[in-house]
Amino acid sequence: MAGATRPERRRRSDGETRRAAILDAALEIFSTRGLHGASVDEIAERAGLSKTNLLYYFASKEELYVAVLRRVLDIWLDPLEALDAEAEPADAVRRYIRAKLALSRDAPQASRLFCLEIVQGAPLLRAELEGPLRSLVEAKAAVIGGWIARGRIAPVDPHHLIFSIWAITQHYADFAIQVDAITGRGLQDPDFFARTVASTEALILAGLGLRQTDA
Amino acid sequence: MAGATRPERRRRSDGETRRAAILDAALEIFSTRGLHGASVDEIAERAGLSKTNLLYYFASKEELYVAVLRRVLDIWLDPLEALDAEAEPADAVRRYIRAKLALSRDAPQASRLFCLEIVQGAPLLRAELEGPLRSLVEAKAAVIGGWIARGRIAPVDPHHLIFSIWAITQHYADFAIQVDAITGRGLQDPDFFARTVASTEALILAGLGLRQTDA
DNA sequence: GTCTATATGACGATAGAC
DNA sequence: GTCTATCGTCATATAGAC
Repeated sequence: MAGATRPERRRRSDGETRRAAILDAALEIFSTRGLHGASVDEIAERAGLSKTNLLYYFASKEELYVAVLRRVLDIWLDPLEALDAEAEPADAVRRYIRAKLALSRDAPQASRLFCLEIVQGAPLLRAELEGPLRSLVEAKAAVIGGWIARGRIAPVDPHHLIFSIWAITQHYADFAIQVDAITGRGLQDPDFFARTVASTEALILAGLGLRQTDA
Repeated sequence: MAGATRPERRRRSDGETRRAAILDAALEIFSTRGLHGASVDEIAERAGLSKTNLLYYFASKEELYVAVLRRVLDIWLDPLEALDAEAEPADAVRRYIRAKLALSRDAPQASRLFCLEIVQGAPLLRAELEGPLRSLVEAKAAVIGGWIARGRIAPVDPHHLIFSIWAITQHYADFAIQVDAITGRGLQDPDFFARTVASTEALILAGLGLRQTDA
């Protein structure tokens, strides 16, 4: 009875950490190879177990893919929910831009997998997009509309404003290879990150008719 | 000798139209399924011939993919080259935005295939990005820098400006599914297209410190 | 839970007749 | 140039021992 591992409960729930490791590895592979380009073998190797063993935790490649995608979607929706109607418009927008760029820096693979899925038509996410995401965007578009009505910002199209912020901030994750090929740098570089935040804030705030304190 | 088809020259070079049809079909399939998700069978069917017959024109799937990608890259690089140093900055930028958005409307699949390739790391395009594209961007960044030096526009970071324009304009092609899920519309809709052009121009020109005549 | 087979099917590519 | 038939490969998924 000495040092034997008790099957019922080791140092921590082993299954959970196993699953988490698989999900991490899967995100990495799926985001660079796509669903069809990725092989279960490769993901398993990256996660440090065998293919058959992986398929013990996730019954199929598609099931694993969906699990990864669901996780990514949660991460993705999060920052927008924080856009606050009560805050000063400039502050709220600035915070949102920073949060999105930080996400592009810290979770580029999640951004890329999301991008791949959307570009390919998102057969799996369609429902999520038309339901929760659409509702959330409508709510936030109304917030922006309220700012306009009260004369706090210039009369912009709220939807296009949101799309523009998404497009710019995600560009630095999704097209990181291209940005690097052209500038030799990326968001990992603190100086480049700061400049990107500043440029994006300046552009968007100018678009809202809110002058910057200057650069 | 009446209506028989002369093998040497029919109504038009048949091989060329065949190849073009294959390339069109391949763009369609590759841009929605990705390289690995697409099957030669599917492309052949879409192009109206058999799999073996397709492989008579293109020796392998990869060869076909590269041919499609090369075509896409040409389309993609084109509009930026037109950015004119001598023109009025506002006019030049407006023209560029319109050209890019028109491309997103008229060749969304090309944009999507390019996006897929870049997001996945562009092993094939790396050289093109670091060579011709980088040079082109440097040249155009210098044009923008010249405008700034002469006090024609606000002092923005030329690279980030270019990236922002790319990001916004391509977003409407690459994330068309998402845009549609949220707004129920897309660039095909003339009214939506016009609004998108107006919003994007207003945003970018404001960022350059160039006031609009209003909307 | 993890392993060693192995079943199964899809797909890229080739051979060879016409 | 186009067809039919087929080969070979790879990868998902399962069976069953430990």
